[in-house]
Amino acid sequence: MSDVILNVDGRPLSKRGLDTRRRLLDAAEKVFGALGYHDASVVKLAEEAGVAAGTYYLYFDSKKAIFDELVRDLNRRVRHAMKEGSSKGKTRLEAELLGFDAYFRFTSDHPALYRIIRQAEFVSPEMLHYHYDRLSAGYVEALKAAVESGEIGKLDAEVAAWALMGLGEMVGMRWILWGDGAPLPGRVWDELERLIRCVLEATA
Amino acid sequence: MSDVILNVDGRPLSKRGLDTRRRLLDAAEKVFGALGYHDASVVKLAEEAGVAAGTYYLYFDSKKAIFDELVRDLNRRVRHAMKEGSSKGKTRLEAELLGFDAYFRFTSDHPALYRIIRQAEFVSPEMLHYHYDRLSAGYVEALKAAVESGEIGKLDAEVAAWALMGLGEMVGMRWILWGDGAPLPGRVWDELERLIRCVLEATA
DNA sequence: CTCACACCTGAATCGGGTTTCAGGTTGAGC
DNA sequence: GCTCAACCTGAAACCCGATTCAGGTGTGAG
Repeated sequence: MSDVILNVDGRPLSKRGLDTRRRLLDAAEKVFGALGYHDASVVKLAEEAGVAAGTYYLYFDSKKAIFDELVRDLNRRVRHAMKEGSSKGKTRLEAELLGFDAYFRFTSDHPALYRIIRQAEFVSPEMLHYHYDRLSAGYVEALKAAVESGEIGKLDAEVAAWALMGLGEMVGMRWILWGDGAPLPGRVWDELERLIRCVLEATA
Repeated sequence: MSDVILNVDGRPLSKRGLDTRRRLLDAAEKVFGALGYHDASVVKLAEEAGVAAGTYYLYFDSKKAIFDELVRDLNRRVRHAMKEGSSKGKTRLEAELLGFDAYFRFTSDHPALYRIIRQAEFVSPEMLHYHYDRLSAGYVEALKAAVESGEIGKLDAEVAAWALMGLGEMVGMRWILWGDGAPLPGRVWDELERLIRCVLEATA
């Protein structure tokens, strides 16, 4: 989990180096999110992080490298936020709703996540896969456990997980990303609750 | 619907011109789908269409112009395929399932649609919006009609439409796009059917 | 205080892409 | 079989960005 972080030559980073690396990652979230991968030059990333272009290559050995690292970073953080949120639920349904809530909150704070994942299609297909696989894995596990404990009806956990993921992504895009910065409108949340409830109330 | 198609100078195209334009659009689907917008140079598009680079600019006034036109083209075709499919259903549920089936079939035949829409995020945000808005509009209309006629329970048609769209998109990506070319596995289709059924069986 | 190592600089190299343009080709109608 | 509008050609002008490198700067351990 907390491996030592190395620079491109394989040397461990000092506190100063770690700080610069972090600034580059934050700059990448901001610049990739605003301009997209292709219009975001390494010079712009470096500028945003307050360093010269050459410095960038002390930390990442290509433009793509920071993109990949950024996906890993955001993926870790969104999963953490969702787990944190859903863990407070007493029932599976409650947990699911809290997970969605955390997801929307994260989306609102980090709209770049969407935009970056979209671009991964061509910039870094393996990271696109990585992102969705890791996100769905948590879902599948939780759903399977709930099915086995008998808390919810029999369902295909894998399919249901991907379906819920798609549902959340689309609703998040429509009402958070394309919204005016306000939280999810009440009527949207109500319908969402109904949908999630009926997905979990399998009986067949 | 069937407006006369003009070249960049505003002159109507002859049969020969229309053919070249169509070849360029088909080339764009193939090349943008395979390489992505940024790695697909105008020269490569032209080559694939069997014309010289200069010819391209007789039909589209920039690289982005053909991208936008391609989104419109694919959007029109996928909606047509879905409408065609769902129109054969006797009930709303049947229609919905047939619509999904048509959508998956289209995705299988035109995987480029996904990849192109993904890139639209930065290449052409307005076309991203256009695509999802048009796709959801058909859904909303059909759902509203079914609610009003009392065929299905009360639900928020707009939210349900976007949710279903997200669901289909994610399942399509996971099992069609990332699949081995086979149609949707039976167990996936079964769970999908259950999900769609319960979304439509609103009672609250 | 000073040495050594980690860190930083930014101009130059190198490759590649969009778009233009001056001129050649095709074919439908007469 | 001629004519002219519609089409097509492809090399070159022009612009931009990833990556490198030769040489400076900050700082903490002794």
